[in-house]
Amino acid sequence: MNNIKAEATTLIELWTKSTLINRKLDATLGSIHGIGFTEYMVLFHLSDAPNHVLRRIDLAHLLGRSASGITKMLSPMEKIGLVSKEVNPRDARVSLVKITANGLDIFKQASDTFNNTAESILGDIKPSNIKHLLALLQSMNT
Amino acid sequence: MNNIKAEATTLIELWTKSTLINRKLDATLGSIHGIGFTEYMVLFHLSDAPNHVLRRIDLAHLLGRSASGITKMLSPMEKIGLVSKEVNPRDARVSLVKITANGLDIFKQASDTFNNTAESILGDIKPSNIKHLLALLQSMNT
DNA sequence: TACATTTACTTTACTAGTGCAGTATAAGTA
DNA sequence: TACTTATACTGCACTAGTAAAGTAAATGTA
Repeated sequence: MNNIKAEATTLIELWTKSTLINRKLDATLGSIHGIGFTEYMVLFHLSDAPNHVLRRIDLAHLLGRSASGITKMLSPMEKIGLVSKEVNPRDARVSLVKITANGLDIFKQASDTFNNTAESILGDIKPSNIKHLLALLQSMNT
Repeated sequence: MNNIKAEATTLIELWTKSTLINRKLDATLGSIHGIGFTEYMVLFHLSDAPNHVLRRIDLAHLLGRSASGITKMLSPMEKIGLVSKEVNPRDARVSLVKITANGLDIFKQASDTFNNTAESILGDIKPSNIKHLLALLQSMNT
């Protein structure tokens, strides 16, 4: 026996499942739509943002990534035309990211795949418990 | 509005929280005990295994990592004496990993830190809901 | 027994991420 | 206004992981 408490055990299970889910989603989205899960999340946040635009630093916070990670990640996404770079006339330090029409299209297609995969992962859990799970996750202090 | 369903939304929240928890645990365990969260998980599984020994491939499955990832990861852990390499007399293909007395010691100390961090993350959730959360995570099809 | 297949592991070349240093701009203050 | 400090971003050197190819041993089967 070890002295790991219930809270820590739950975090370990969260980490383990998250690792496996990440691999599955990366493989699925990658083979069908040519984007990884992190790239999908970029499109998700941009499609959700007002005017489809975000500052790079805000994107970093939403994704839990560093500023330099965002720079690196967006560069190929700009090249293949999923997102575009915009300037902020009020603040020349800021470089805005906007999802393109093509990016929005890819996002919508990938969302179907994503919904199906999510269904296959959580399909055994009834809707009321899915909602409860979401609420519990949201109430974590991270 | 996007057309992301409740299951997919829950998976997104799971991924987001998991990313943030990972960063927090990496920083905390790293600064205090000099090990990352993945290394902590290696010690966790080894300390839990019969005789404190696991095959590298089983460790890979437990961690959701590739075989080559395990090879790379264990090499520095062997150098600093957290784990040791053992042979399997019954099967010469296999290279067993054993946690050392020192590794076990570091693991126990790190577990205190881990328990505290877990408490700070999940402290607002009552014990019965922590159990429910664990059960819901375990019932995912990954 | 012979040989094809499977399994366990390592090595290599690659991708995705980090922290830190550097640059440029903005904001606060004497 | 002048100057310090904070913010947004990029480039660089590094770490952690992957997949694919290669090696060696074990297993299945004709």
